[in-house]
Amino acid sequence: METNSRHETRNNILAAAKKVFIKKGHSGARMQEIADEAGINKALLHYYFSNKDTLFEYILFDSLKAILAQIQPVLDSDMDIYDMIRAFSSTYISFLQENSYIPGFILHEINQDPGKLVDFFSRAGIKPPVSMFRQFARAAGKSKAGPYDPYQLVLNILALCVFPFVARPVIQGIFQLDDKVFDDMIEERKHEVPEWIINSLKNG
Amino acid sequence: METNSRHETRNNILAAAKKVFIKKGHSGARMQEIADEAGINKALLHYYFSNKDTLFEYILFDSLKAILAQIQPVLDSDMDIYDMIRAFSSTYISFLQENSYIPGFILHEINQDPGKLVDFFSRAGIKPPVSMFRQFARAAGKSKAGPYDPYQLVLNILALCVFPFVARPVIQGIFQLDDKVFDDMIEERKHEVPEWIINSLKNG
DNA sequence: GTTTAGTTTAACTATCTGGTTAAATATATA
DNA sequence: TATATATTTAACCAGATAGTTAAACTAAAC
Repeated sequence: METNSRHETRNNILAAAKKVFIKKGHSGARMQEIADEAGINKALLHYYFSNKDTLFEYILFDSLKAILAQIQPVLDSDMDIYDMIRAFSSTYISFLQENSYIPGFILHEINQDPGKLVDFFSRAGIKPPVSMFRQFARAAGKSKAGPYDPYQLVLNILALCVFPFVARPVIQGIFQLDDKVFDDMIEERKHEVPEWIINSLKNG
Repeated sequence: METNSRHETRNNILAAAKKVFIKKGHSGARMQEIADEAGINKALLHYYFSNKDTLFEYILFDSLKAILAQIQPVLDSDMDIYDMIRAFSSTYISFLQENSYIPGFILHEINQDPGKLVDFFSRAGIKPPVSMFRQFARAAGKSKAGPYDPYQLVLNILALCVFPFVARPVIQGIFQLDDKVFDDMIEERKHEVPEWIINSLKNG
């Protein structure tokens, strides 16, 4: 038997829970599997986290925080819109390469229960980054874009960055692409996505 | 008590199962809920479909078939690449408007078990539409596109068409957009998506 | 009106799963 | 060494869930 500090064990559990919840989702995850993944038993797991929902909410909110944290710094900078799009795409895709399952996890769980997103913004003390997007939108409006709804623009950037990760197995299965080829495609997208977006802006 | 033909009841069950599975996913769906939705009882449900997995697979394969069926006719036509992109986007988004939850369902379930996609292509007697995409790819290659990897092109078109549907509640929650505004955005995308793509092709 | 096909009722089984408990055991710290 | 903390063991409970069964019932077809 190995004894660790409360802190270590707690983190150990959180890491295991993150892995299992993100892969299997709330309804697919099993407390026993989380305990196994953490290398402990169910009794100890429940000693640290009294129930599944509490643990789940922690992981979901944590994932949301992580994903929003990636957006903030780019939008806080004073780059022009083109450089902003370039910086965002590259940063975001890099983050997703290290956290491939997070987007699918969040999209699925918020689809199951959109109220959780409201809870997140209220309980976690985080506000919807509306102003942040407004800032982006204003910059987009000032560009040579012509009539390009700024919300559509942001949606397009997100779509091009995120979709390959949520659709990966489907795309690979249909296109018959192996892992390496797909990884290379994603790597390329770090600089291609912003260029596609910028090109589509120019002739709007 | 109402008595119907085997055929009617079977279809009734399939419609109910589709609704429940697509909304809740395999692990979230309950046979009792499907029975309720169909207005019958569990005994009769199991009389028609002996177990959950059989029923689930039917719905999943059916959804995959429906989604692939939307692509085929466009690619079978003899339009040039630009018109093909226009026709595809419009057709596909219209289909998704009527079947909003299908993409999220498929992406989530295939992520859970990519083997199901292999099963689909082999057991359902359907081949991966590789040639179909090759055809599309060849057309893209012949355009003024410059160095635009055809797989990236198809991935981009799919991303711009599908992503708004899988990310809807997240996007609405973050952007604080109400249903009508979001519906209007999607409606616009039927003609905007192809123009964005074509602009990005022309300015390559 | 008898038969047949479709449906319900209601009870039941087995298994899974989240969660609990109390006592035993190991490790670190004082 | 004594004590506090961390962890395991192993049994257990309660509720949910997939799936079964046999008998009763209803409506349509013959």
